[in-house]
Amino acid sequence: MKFNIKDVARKAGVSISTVSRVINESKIVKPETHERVMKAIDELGYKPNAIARSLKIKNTKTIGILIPDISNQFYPEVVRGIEDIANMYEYNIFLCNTDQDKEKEIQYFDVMAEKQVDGIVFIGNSVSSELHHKFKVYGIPIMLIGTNCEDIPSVTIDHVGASKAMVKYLLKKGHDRIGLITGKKTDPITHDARIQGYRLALEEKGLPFQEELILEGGHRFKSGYEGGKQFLEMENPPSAIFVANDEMAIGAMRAALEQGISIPDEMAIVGFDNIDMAGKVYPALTTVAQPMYEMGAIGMRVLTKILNEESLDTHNVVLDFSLLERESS
Amino acid sequence: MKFNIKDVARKAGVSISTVSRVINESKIVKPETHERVMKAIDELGYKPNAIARSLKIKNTKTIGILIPDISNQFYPEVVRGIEDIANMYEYNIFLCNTDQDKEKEIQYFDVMAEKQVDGIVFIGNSVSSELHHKFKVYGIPIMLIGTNCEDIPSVTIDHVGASKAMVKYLLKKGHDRIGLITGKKTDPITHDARIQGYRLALEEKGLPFQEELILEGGHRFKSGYEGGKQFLEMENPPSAIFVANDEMAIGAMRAALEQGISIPDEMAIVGFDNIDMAGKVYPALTTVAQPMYEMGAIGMRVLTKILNEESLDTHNVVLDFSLLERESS
DNA sequence: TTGTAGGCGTTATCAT
DNA sequence: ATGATAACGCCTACAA
Repeated sequence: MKFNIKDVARKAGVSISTVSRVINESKIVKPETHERVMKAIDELGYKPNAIARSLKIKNTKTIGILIPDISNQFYPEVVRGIEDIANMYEYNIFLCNTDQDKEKEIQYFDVMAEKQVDGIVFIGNSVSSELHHKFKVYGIPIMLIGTNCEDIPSVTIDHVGASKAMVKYLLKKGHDRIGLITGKKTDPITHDARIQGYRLALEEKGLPFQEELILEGGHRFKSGYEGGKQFLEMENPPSAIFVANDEMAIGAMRAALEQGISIPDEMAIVGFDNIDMAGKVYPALTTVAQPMYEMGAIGMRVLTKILNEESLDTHNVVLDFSLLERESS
Repeated sequence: MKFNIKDVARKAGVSISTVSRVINESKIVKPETHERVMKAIDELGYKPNAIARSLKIKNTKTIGILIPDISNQFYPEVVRGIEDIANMYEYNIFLCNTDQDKEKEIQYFDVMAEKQVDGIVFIGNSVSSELHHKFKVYGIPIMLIGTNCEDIPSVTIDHVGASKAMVKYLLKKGHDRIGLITGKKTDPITHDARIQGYRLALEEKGLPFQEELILEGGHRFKSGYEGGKQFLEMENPPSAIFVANDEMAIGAMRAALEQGISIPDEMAIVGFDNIDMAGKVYPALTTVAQPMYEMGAIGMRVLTKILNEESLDTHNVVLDFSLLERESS
């Protein structure tokens, strides 16, 4: 049922080298021999064994993606971007869900290395020092998406700037008491960067930074819902809430809606990311759009350049974010 | 920088077979030799080459997933299910987005075959005859998720039954004029099966089937929105709309909400699938839950059994759906 | 318990 | 233009 190059050679009455040549489209094979070989290939239904090939030529046309959780709304879009470009360059992708767990990250990295992937795309909010060490010690090209880390190539957006822009927008809308629901405090992006941007915008306007207006959330709907409720229960609630990601923002929206509070008239709520859902809820969510598909696509594109040893303009590309004003503010 | 088994052998002063034995945990190696070898492995930072290994032992501990589109809300959850189980059995997964395009399906299938995957999980609403032919001709184990096709192992739900159950539920709620927005008419699941279930429920109650209450949608938000609008504009609109999937249902909800129609009081809207978003929109969507994670997980589990040549109870497992009554009905 | 050697299916170098 | 043949890095009889 399964044939190899030898079988084809025998059937076509040529040597395996010749078969190899026609498979790899070397020009130096006589048209009629070429035809004979092709015929044998068809008749046998022969498919070259990519594993054997990889062993010999030392690349696998395969890249590994380390991602926190594909079932988290944010990531499928970037994976799609990666896959589209990868496919264009004839790479296949190994998908690995790390759950942001250091152990799993390391473990998957090792497996990917053993499976001889040509490159790795790492997505996550920070790279642990142990992982960073592995990155350096193995020669395998890495691309970071969503974070940066010293000298490793990356594609990101300016998170502090984006956060600041959103708060400035809210300020301009006349809100001067703005609540902020952050991500977990261990997260440099959805916690640190959001707060920093928030603080910067306030400072620029000469407004005080008030601890009571900052709530730590998780990253999921439920914690947004709870954060929203908590704000609503304050004696002097903010007139606008900036939530560190869309999923939580939608949770916060529900908290308001359930209490019959109208959005945006009585309370403005804005998010971050622009996940697919953000534009589909009612009222549609005002948010900062991260170009997720592009981050994946461009990240992969840069990686192919590295793999081909083409020269790069920058190793760290920073993409533009955009502020999407919709109905919730 | 990169060492092989030979380097380790030399460093440890043993033969490569011995090194191989310690890597593969054969019991028959003397503890002190074992230790010497381990030390050499550590010092060199040696990692076995899985490609070479695969070539020899003829399996790759790798499976391919052919899926329509990872950025479509329905799929990430099932992929996660697959990956979790795959990981448990030490398989890695190749992710391939087919966009339900026959060409791409074939093309990816070929690549997966060449890369010697141990098995394939196919997700999609139908398998083309050409693909089916390939499935049969190559010896590689296939698992279908979401459809079935003759003798190929599969995991599905009873779509007709589920559709019927939903319509019966609506009927019992007192709706006797129920609109239906289907998927594309080429789709056996979101079109044919939904209609059939709908028809069955009506028949059971002795109600007439009215063409004007059936609208063909795409699968996306926008077509749900348009379908919803179309129903709303009828002189005698239905009092409930059953939409073939959640994303479209949420679109239909928006159409109603925009016109100030209250859900469910003036119009009930229900969906199908129970994507993540369904429970988070406001009002939360009543829907038929497909156990997406389980479909992936169980599908992968069955596949591992096939790969291990364990005996199977059934090749075609049918999972239970459940009717989730929330706020939109 | 350990070592030798052949082979997995290719590609690539060297002859012819 | 084509054919032998030696790798690629590993596993596994079989031998010692």
